[in-house]
Amino acid sequence: MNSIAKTSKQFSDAVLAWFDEHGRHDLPWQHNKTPYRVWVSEIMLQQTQVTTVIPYYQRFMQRFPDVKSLAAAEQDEVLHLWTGLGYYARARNLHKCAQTVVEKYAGVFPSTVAELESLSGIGRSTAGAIASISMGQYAAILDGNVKRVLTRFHAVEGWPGNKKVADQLWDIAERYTPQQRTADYTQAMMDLGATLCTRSKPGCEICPLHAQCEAYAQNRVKEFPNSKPKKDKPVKTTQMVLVRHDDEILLQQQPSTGIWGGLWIFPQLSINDDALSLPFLQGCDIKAVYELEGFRHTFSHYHLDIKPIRIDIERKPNTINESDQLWYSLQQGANVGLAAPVKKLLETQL
DNA sequence: AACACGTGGAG
DNA sequence: TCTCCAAGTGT
Repeated sequence: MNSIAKTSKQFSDAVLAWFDEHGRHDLPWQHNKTPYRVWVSEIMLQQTQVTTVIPYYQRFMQRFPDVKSLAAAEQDEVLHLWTGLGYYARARNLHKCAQTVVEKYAGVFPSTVAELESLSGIGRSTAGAIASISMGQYAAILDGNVKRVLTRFHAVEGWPGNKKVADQLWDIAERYTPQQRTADYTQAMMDLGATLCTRSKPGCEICPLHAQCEAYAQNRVKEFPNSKPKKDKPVKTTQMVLVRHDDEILLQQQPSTGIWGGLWIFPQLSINDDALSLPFLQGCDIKAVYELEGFRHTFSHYHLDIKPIRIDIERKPNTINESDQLWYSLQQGANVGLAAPVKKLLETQL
């Protein structure tokens, strides 16, 4: 780390002064900053942009205004409200965490970072955000915004996903976090990273830190943070079978772990199987079969080439009544989580 | 430590 | 189209 850095007070004062003038103060979760509301926002915002989160947050808060209502909900309904947001383990952990808070903490979020961090889905940075923003405690965060600001300010080399780099950044983050106005400082760093110290087109000229920013001095701002080592994504294929009976489509629930855990998707076949060999279609009168247009769905770690096929049947097979299967009414919908490509096919192909 | 885990927007 | 990646956590 370079040694030209201001004292930590000078750093935080500059950030806070900028925040008072230019920070965001009207995001939905910036009003009525209770631990519950801040917690939900922080979970939704993990790896997800503000503009994406806002409508989800509004719907979620309307349906679940407090931790007790969330704890009492069916997981299907929680996942329903999460449909399209991705990283569904966040929703499952959120639900589990709510139940823990109700059962173990009488519905009141614990007030130490250590206790917060012990809850499902709350890691070090989210714990710090909840403790500082909603409780006014001294606690540091290290989210993507802070990583971007700090790697640039100190020209920190190495990918921040690397533990050694992250540890170094945590040290810096804790050093710069002030004892006073910690809540504002936390929000200020996120605002600075989100609106000024952005990945592309950073506003260095009007940044309150540029005079001491090492990356700026070296004209290397765009190099930081160093990018993740590149890796080729494998391509997987699947055939999704849209079994239609009148207004209803057959869905199956995914196992609780793994991709789309707990969500409902169409029955799948490996690409070369004979669709008509589906066991639950034995004895059904097949009215029509349509090959639908294939498309690629890309995850963070692999591509999935989806070949949808639609099979209309005369009457429902009576073999289908397992708890992990349901007939989805196109008219009425259902209070369950749907994987994005499933939702897309339901809306466009049926 | 490295990988699993989603999705949609930007360039 | 394709790549990169946006308020991370769990294993």
